[in-house]
Amino acid sequence: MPRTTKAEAESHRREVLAAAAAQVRVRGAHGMSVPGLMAAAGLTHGGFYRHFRSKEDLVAQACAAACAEKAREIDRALATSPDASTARRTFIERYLSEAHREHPGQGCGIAALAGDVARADAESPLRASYLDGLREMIANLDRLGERSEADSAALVEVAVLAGALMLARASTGDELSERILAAAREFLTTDRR
Amino acid sequence: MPRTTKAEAESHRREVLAAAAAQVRVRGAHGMSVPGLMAAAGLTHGGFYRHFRSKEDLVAQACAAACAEKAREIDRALATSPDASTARRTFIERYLSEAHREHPGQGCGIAALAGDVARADAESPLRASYLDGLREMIANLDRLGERSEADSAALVEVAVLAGALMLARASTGDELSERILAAAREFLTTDRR
DNA sequence: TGTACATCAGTGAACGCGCGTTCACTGATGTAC
DNA sequence: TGTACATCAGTGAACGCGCGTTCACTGATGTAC
Repeated sequence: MPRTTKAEAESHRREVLAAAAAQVRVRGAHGMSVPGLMAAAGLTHGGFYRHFRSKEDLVAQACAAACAEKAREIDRALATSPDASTARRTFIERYLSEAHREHPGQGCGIAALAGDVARADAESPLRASYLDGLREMIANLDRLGERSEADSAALVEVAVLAGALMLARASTGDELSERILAAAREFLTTDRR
Repeated sequence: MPRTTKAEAESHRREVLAAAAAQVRVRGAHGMSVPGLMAAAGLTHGGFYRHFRSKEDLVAQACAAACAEKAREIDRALATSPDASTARRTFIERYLSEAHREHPGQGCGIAALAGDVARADAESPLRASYLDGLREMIANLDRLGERSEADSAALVEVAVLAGALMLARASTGDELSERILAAAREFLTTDRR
């Protein structure tokens, strides 16, 4: 049944993008495939290029979508907590949880894609998307910590958060994985001032 | 010229492994290719399976080789420094340098391969190699910090080191990259006790 | 030490596979009148 | 509102490509006598 409604086509585009946002975090930029993503939306691969310029283009959009999801979560945490300090603790405990480690597809794009982005071309649209996402995450950590942007504490925090999560994922199945998460949680939630 | 000397064959094996240890860090486990690595040693691809059981096997060995390289560097730093504290500072400053960021092929395997390992099968030999390397790195950080293994400080340190390096690599070309490295350096080299 | 022969490191063609991308085609949608 | 027609979302075959792996083959090396 060719030529669907404009609204249906737009919905298909969103489905493919959502599938890509999950898959790119689980399998990586090279691990997700155009035929696979189209199939996930119930379509055949040929129509892909009506929606995206190229796979590279989709990967960049998927990275942006993944980061945007996370930012919305922080907004929600801030809105539902009595104060920023509580929101911060909740965020950190969720970020460094075994659940987050086990489910990269719904998790932090910064941690999931760091390796792929490090190997991407300097001009890759993925790099630009990722950089935006990283900046947003740092800005959100400053909000949670009630700090100004000039403070470099958020830079260390993001390194601990993403670093501990990535290392915990790489060592899943060994007790070391849980020890890394616990050590990072304790470090970040213990007031050192 | 088929059937070379046993010594030549062994030297070829080492060349391929060395090329793989560099390439796996630069391009990742999927980015490096059997024909490419054999060509790097001046050979054709067909002979690969006289030296390695499979590509997966080579990747695991390459990871182990990359981690062993790094461990030797720490031993050297400890041997040439007047005390552990100086060695620690030297190690951290090198680890979080722009030079290390620019040259993953000679750099830390833990940081370079975290993303690949996180996506590797639970039974993958790469995971086992990586876990050994990670444990060794943590043990070395304990030596540099003159701490016992029961201390969890090294777990936070390794997260900061690898996390900051990975994020700096993913943001290369932007000033944020240098700010992340600088913030992590300052954090790790400022005594907080 | 010399000879006969088995071993095996390295060659290069071939395999099946999945990939990203292109393209002629279909036919309902959307639009101009 | 009704009709004629252009648009274009989606199809599925096809493309060229590089991959990991296999295999029959070559001929110098290594070894048994």
